Amino acid sequence: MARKPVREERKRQILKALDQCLLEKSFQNTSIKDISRAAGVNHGVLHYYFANKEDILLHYIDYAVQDFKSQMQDMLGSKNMSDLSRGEFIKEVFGFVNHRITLDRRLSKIFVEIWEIALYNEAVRAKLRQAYVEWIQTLAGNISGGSTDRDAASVMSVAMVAFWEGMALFSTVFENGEIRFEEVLERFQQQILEIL
Amino acid sequence: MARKPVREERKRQILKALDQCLLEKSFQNTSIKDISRAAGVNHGVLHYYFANKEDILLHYIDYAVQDFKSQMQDMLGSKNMSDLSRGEFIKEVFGFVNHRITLDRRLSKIFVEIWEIALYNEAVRAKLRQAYVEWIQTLAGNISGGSTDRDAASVMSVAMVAFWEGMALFSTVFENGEIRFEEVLERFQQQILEIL
Amino acid sequence: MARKPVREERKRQILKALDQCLLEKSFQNTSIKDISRAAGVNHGVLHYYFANKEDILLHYIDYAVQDFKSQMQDMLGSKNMSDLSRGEFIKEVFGFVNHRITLDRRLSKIFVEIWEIALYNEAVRAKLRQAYVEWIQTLAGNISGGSTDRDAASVMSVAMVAFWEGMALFSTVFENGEIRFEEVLERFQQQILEIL
Amino acid sequence: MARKPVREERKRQILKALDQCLLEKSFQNTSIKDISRAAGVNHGVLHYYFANKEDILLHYIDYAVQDFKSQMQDMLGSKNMSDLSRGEFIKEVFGFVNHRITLDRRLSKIFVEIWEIALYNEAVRAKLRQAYVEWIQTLAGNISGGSTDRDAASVMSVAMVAFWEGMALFSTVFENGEIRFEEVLERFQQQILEIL
DNA sequence: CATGAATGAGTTTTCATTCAT
DNA sequence: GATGAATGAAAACTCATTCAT
Repeated sequence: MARKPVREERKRQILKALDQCLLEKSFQNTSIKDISRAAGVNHGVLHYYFANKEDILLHYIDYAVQDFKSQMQDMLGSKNMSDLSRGEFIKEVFGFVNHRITLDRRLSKIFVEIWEIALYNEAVRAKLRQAYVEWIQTLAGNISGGSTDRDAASVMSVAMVAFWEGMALFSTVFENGEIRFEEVLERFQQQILEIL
Repeated sequence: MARKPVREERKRQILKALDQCLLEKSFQNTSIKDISRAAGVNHGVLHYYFANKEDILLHYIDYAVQDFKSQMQDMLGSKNMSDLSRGEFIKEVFGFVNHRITLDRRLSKIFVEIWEIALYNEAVRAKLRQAYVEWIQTLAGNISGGSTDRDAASVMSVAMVAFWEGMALFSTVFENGEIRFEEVLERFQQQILEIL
Repeated sequence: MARKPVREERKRQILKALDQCLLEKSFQNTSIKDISRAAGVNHGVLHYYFANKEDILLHYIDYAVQDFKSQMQDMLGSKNMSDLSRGEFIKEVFGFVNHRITLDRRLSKIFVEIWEIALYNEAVRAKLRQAYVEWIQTLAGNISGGSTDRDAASVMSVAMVAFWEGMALFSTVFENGEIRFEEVLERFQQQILEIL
Repeated sequence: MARKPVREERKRQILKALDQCLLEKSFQNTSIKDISRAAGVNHGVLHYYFANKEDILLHYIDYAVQDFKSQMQDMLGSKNMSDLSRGEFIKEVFGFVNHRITLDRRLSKIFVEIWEIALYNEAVRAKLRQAYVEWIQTLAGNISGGSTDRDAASVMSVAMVAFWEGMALFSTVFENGEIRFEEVLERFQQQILEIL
């Protein structure tokens, strides 16, 4: 069960290189050679490990989504979390999403890029759909409880994720001075807390 | 003596053709020849009327934004609006945005496309920023009044537009069955109305 | 015999415009629209007065050569010239050629441009050949006399023109500091005078 | 293990192909496809080995200048040269330049082409300047000695090269019958020898 | 496995020229 | 005569992909 570390390692190296590249250019404008240069490998290698450019993208999305999920798991699973009251727990979640996700311009950029590709690419769209469904359900599971029934929690979660995505969108275009991100996020958070 | 509009007419024709094309392919993947084919003109014409491909895009964004604004103006300016109570007025605005904007997949698609281009193109980013600032301010102007002070209205407007954008994003990826768009929008609307 | 002044005037205006353009770009890189812009006329006009782009060039060469000849005639025909001794006369010619022709970077540039076109264009080559034959013969006629027989004068003239052309070539590439143009021309001049 | 030269070999092959092409068309009129056709390679190859068309030209100039220099070195370095008296040495140099350089129409053509490009291209101009400075200095070094001081030799060299270039220019336009090249070169040579 | 040479389809852009008004 | 809209051929360049070594 030696899990061919070389193979997986190389792939990861390439996906990380693409991640780097996306900070500068769109996926379309990023050439295979750009990625290989960033990865420090010969461009032929990319064709050896991946079927074609789209295949790289598809694996990259898995990688990015997985990264996102891990971060989320780490946060949700952190020891002290279990000791919190529901209100405090939700505050923690908000705090994390607000600052580590929504306002992380780098992450937002990459997700907008993926959203756009999904517009015209069914395979990408499927992956994105799956990721958001999971994210919304996880959230619903975490906020429901007590008075909040499952159905309301679900609707709520969709709204929350939509709002966060919208704010993430804004973060890629506006400077901090133009939109008072913190305030808006704060206000929204309070509102949600009151509802729950 | 009325032969002046040729130029403007042709430009419009080309921008409309691009609009068509964007339903099928990303701007990048839409070639000048694709656009010219859709417009039913020789490809040289596109270079006659526009400096280059980016210039077409920039004009297209103006066109799309203008179209959006016009729709909004029409709605806000409609006679019966002035007779409505504030609550009813806001309901009208919501209804319009929800169904004519947020859930208009075609429109959402185009805006996601523009958002993505803005990620790596300062000129496009500037146009987008400007459009959203105006849209947010218009909204703030319309919802403030009575107990709601200007500042709160501004924060509120940002949140609303962010939410709508997020929902628009979802509309490009999810089918109606997967996300209960109507319900979420409805719920959000009620919440806003309570706050105001 | 009203010599259609409009027609000739327009043509001249266009040729002057080309002259202007050649300071910035090669003939090849100068588009018909560039010329028309410089001439302040619609580009269609150029096709009305000239058969095609090459035709403009051919007429331009005549114009440039004619201009050169006129300058030369003016100089040679100037009153006081006839009163000079042969040595002084030749000095005058040298002075004129040195400063008004050879070291006139603008003129040199245009002639190098024409020389190059002549390389691959028989019609242009013919015009250039004709112009230089005339220029050499005129020179030979002016320096022969006394001890110098016609044959030697002819050989001499070729050498002189070749030298001047070479220096003109240099003037388009070197700055004054790099090559002591004045000194070289002076030295050559003395040598010629001694021979004659 | 000796497979390195592929790259250099290909580049040389391409530069030779350009050399061929320049006999028929100007550099501007020579398309990348023309060159690749002449080289017997796919046009993509040219973009693989050179950054762009100008890059090909710049390398071509180096190649042409180097070729010229090698010929000169070979001639100057030929064994028997060292045994010659200064007068005979200079005669040899003249003979070589006259027939192998100045009257080599192919070479002249190419240099006129380069001169013209230099008119509007600073990078090319720089290369040309450098080549001529070296050529003039080499010449000055070779003709100075004895009574001729360095300064006079320098001025002389400029004059000689200018003359040769002028004659080369003529060789591209005139047929042998029209200009008695041999005689003119001969006459000039004698004159120079007398001066030195 | 790795390398880099090679391919060729496809893209944007330029521009002389034509022609209807 | 003058205008500017339109055409279409041709150019430089990019790049994913293939493949021999």
